[in-house]
Amino acid sequence: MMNFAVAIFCMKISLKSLKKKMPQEEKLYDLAELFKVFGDTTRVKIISALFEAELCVCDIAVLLGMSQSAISHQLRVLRQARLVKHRKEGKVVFYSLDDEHIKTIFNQGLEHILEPRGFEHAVF
Amino acid sequence: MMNFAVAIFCMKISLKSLKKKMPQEEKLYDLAELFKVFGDTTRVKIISALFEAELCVCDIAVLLGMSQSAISHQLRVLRQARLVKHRKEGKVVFYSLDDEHIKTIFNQGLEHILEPRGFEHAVF
DNA sequence: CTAACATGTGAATAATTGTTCATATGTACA
DNA sequence: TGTACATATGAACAATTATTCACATGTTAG
Repeated sequence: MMNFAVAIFCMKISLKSLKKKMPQEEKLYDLAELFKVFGDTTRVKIISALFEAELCVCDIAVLLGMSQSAISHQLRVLRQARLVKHRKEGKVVFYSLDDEHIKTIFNQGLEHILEPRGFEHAVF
Repeated sequence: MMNFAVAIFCMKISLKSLKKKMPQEEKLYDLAELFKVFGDTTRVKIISALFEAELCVCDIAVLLGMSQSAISHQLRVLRQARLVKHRKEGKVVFYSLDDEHIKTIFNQGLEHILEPRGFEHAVF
């Protein structure tokens, strides 16, 4: 009975210290917000296209076979998350990737999905 | 007039070759699905906790102050995306991170949000 | 100035996603 | 075998998010 109580006590302590080690709540929230931006097929396609070249809105729209409006809305999301930067040339706005983290995140993600599955994940 | 037509012709060609360079549509879809999994505060918190230690469902629930059911649902999502693996010990199920990509993705994401903002992003 | 074009954006709708509640499954132990 | 506990899951509801449509803004060329 005493051991049980002690165990509970210790668990509480260790969960508390674990919580301290974790990044602040706010940072984790921002991190989720960042990944949410990566978590949409249209935006992933845009990012993937910008890996290869700087592109204007209308080219991206043609490339993905989507409306200019839809692309523009998504580019705003990407801009706000600082995943892309833009450069205006006359009436045309060119977009490109903002920094190296994006490439790393994207490539690590690709590696993860291309990784062969272990037995514990097999469906049979 | 001719130059214009040639320019259009070239643009079509280059967009076409750009499309060829991009990963297959299906891979980009899977990639977005993967990032979607990272794109939720609860799941990010779970991942962050598992960075530090292997944990059982009830510990995670206590740690995050959420219901066992909510955590279990989210762990299933993480399992299906192969972000976590699990190990059963009696009636307790312990979860831990599955591979290194996850740590890299998580850390690159953190670096991105902690990065100081350039002028072009200033609000002013 | 006006017409034509590229892009941005608010509002509405459609689609997706997270949490809760109730309950099921499976294990341990008396 | 029955009770207690840990975890999983289906269905419903609530919340969030993407796309479309209509229109606004801003730029270039005539």
